[in-house]
Amino acid sequence: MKIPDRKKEILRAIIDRYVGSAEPVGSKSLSAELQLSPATIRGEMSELESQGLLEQPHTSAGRIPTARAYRVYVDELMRRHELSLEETAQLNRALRGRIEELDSLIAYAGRVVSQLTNLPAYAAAAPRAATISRFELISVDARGFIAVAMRSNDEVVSKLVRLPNPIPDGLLLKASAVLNASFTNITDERVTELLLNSTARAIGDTVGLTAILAQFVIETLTEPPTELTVSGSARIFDYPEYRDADKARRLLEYLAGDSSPPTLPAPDDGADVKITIGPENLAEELRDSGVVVTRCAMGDGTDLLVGVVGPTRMNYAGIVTKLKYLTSGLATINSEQLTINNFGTGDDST
Amino acid sequence: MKIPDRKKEILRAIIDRYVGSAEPVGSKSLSAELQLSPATIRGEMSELESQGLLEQPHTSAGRIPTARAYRVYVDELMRRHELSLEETAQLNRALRGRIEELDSLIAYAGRVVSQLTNLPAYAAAAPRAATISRFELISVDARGFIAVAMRSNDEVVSKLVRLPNPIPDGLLLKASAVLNASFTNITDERVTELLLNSTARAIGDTVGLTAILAQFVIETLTEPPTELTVSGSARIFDYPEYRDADKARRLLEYLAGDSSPPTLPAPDDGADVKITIGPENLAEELRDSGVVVTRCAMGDGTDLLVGVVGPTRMNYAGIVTKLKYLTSGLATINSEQLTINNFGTGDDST
DNA sequence: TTTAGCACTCGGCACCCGAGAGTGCCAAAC
DNA sequence: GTTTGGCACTCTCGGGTGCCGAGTGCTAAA
Repeated sequence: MKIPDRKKEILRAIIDRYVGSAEPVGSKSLSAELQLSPATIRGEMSELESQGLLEQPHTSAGRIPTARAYRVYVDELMRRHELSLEETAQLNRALRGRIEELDSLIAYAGRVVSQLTNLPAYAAAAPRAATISRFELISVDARGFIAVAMRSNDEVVSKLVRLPNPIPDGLLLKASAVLNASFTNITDERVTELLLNSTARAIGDTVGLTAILAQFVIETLTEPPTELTVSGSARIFDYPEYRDADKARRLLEYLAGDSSPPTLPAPDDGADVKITIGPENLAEELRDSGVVVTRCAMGDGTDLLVGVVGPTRMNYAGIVTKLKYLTSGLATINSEQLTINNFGTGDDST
Repeated sequence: MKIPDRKKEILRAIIDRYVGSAEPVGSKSLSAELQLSPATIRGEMSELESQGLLEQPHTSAGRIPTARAYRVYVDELMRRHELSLEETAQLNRALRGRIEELDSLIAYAGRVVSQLTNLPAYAAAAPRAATISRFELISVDARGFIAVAMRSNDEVVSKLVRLPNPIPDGLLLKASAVLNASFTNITDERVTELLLNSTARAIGDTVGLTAILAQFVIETLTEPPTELTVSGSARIFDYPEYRDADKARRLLEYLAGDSSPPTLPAPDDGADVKITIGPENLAEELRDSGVVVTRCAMGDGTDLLVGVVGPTRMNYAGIVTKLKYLTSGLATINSEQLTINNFGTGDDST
């Protein structure tokens, strides 16, 4: 669809105004800004309406943009948004805040973004494929030992194991040798029944050690379902479109994920920002909301996803800018941290 | 305050009814149930009102109970609530669900309780005082090692550490010996500057190992701030008192803890259920809500807190019964699990 | 002491009406 | 041909009015 320049200007003006006010915008209020008489603008508006880009809540109200209009806006009309000095300062302050480990970084990024955009935000670590690079079994007492595994991404996982029967002398040592020989640097698909059986034989297992170690290996290799944190969901109350308790409820329930974890959009590999508007969203509950989400590579091979959810009329330009600034800052800080002080990045104690 | 029996009956009837309907109850609607004429009931009501137990939203509306009335109700009038067959079945089903580790158990308990009571629920592990019973330092490469500590409650904490400079031969061995000698079985208050200095000397630290190990010890001893999970907060929309978007917002924001973590009531040691009603709540945000919370001893010395938040007119009797049933069930299951299969209780990998 | 009756009060709801904002269309102006 | 001013029309929103019903307080009778 080719849209003449003047129509574009008008559409952009309507969207910019509606994003701020959430109220239908009429022709008269635009005439000053666009240097056109209301009548002219009305004419263009009614054409935009027949193209499905504007709609009227009722006769004799102004026009509001449709979801399609936002799509056009995001793809073609959006002006690059400049961060104000204050906003940059706020972002820098947030970035300088201590970031200690991945878990809390996820939640932290979500909180910062939510606060910055005044919208509900979600953050998650994208799944990562790790292998185990090192095993260690530490004897604790006759029946107990600590299993420690170091992941290829430098995370450490450990677990206390107690068996019903005493562990024969030397078994732990042998098991640890076999684990390091057979189970390091492989992905989880390669941990097969066959491998497990041969391991059991190699160890000479008489106390049921193999089954437990196998579980440990598999748990360690298969990342726990990507944890998702949602921050600031109460901020939707700032937007009149969620004044209706039912609408607010539906979105909040969805984000809280009490029944089923919410499936939120994520940028395709490569794309750095993904915007889905209204009906473009897969989830029924997001069909009248907009989502902006970005992906940010962390040093250790993990990707961080951060996004916001809000009314379709949200300030896409501003949000995109803020998200980009934040993720680029995070990436920088993260790489610095990796270089200068590695202590803490492998932490898994919380 | 001594209340005659008939007044008690009337108060109870009013509360029971109001809990269900959330609408002011009038004298006429009670006359059948209480075998008294409306006029009589009116007389009693007006006395209850002057005692501060009832109030009228406006002249010519029925009466509603005050927060004080709920206090009286909970302390003296509440009848033991019987769980329906269906409810017991639901609870048993929930309890039989797999409970794998403490972290997820906390969230799980919250979800179950929220679903069962149809109210927002919160769950947390009560702080525990642990000491470290065992240290192990595992060399990884020239500059890196894994620090492993086992807590007195059988949890294992581990961390990968990388130093800027290579670690001299034998230093790890020595450090581990000193740690085991000086830092096991002591509480965090006893980790003093003095102790740290003498440790540094004992190890002969030339690569800044001591500072990092000290940090590790302190982190391990001082439990991370008790994690709090809130489930089903969107359920407050089921209650007309939170229809007002502002009220809902205030409570939701508080529970989400985006600004500051919510301080929620917890039973005193010993008491198994604590109920705080309206103004009894310390938090400003809960002043027009009620909270019922219970404490449940887990096998490993930890306590689990589970509670619900709702309108002051909530069904205290039913909720108390459900909470008690659930916690007793949890305690049982937990102890079984500890006896039969210890694998996983020491997990700290998530 | 309880009950029936009665007058009174007040919130909620339906209804109406006028003001205001915005549109669509048409004819005149550029 | 495009733009503009004018005008009639439509529709929402807010305030005002009047009725209805629920519930009370009081009083006098049982």
